[in-house]
Amino acid sequence: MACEELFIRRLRERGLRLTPQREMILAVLHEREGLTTPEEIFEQVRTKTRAVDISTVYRTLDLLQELGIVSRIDDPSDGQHRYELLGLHGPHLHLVCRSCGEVQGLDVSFAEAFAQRLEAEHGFWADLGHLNIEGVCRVCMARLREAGESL
Amino acid sequence: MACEELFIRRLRERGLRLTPQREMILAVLHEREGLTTPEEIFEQVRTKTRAVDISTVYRTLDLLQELGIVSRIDDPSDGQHRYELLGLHGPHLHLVCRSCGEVQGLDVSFAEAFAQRLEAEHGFWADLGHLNIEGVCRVCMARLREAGESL
DNA sequence: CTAAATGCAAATATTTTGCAGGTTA
DNA sequence: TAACCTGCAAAATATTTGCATTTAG
Repeated sequence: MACEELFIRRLRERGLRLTPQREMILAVLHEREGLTTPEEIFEQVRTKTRAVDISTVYRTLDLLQELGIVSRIDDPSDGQHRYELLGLHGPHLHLVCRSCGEVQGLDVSFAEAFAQRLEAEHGFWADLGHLNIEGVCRVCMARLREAGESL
Repeated sequence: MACEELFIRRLRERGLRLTPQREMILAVLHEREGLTTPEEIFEQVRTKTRAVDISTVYRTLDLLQELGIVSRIDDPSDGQHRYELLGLHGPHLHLVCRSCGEVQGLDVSFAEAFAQRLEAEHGFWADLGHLNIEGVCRVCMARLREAGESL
């Protein structure tokens, strides 16, 4: 598990420790593979052991984020915080459908040209790995269009 | 105040009412002109009258959003919800500096080409009026670069 | 052995809700 | 006057913190 080795290395660099709790939380993030809330992670870990507290989940997620192992995405529709492992697919931006809630990942390279214009014209360096774009997905778009036409 | 007239019209269309509380909350949004948290609005209104409750602020902001008069922006760094009057400048996207917290407005037209690519290649309609881009602003970028060089 | 990490419980912050009474159109 | 709106207080949610104890290295 390359991801865990990275985790251990980063921990060691800072004199921090690998605990069973941290291991399990990371494992759950692996299993889920997608966006996961702290609460979901907590419940999942709980199915395996009683020996984890929700506060440890929050503390570990903060840590993982600091170490650049996970990324936090704030869902604008329900206001929930979700975390996602960066290791597997690298950073990517998200297309969040306001209608069905689906989140679609997209490689950052897609927005690279746009980011370059932002930097050139506004001096702003955009962190595309945290970019969340709200809108309406293909499926819902079609559905809405149909509904509109049938009026 | 064109904005208030719009508000009244939209209210009437739905059989809703203009109350002093709603008027004051809208007025505060006007004064501020920028991104404002529910708490800030509440405090501001309180300086004028005792007769407003925080729950009314939340209810009114929800309403104003539904009527398309304000837009909610979720600040990713502090997790706070901020509201902003749409009427004055029309929808725009935001560049949020992770370092200093500054928020810079930008006309949606800047991202139009990008949005078109999203739609053409991924069938996703992006709501640019709610787009929040995290990153580092020009000023902080320069500061960070200097700091990096002086190491 | 000792600094770091955890569980627990309590605190904090934010937002929502039920309801009785007041107000707008 | 009738539906709407409000204040109040309490609840629900989400997250953080202090501290005594445990544990990884």
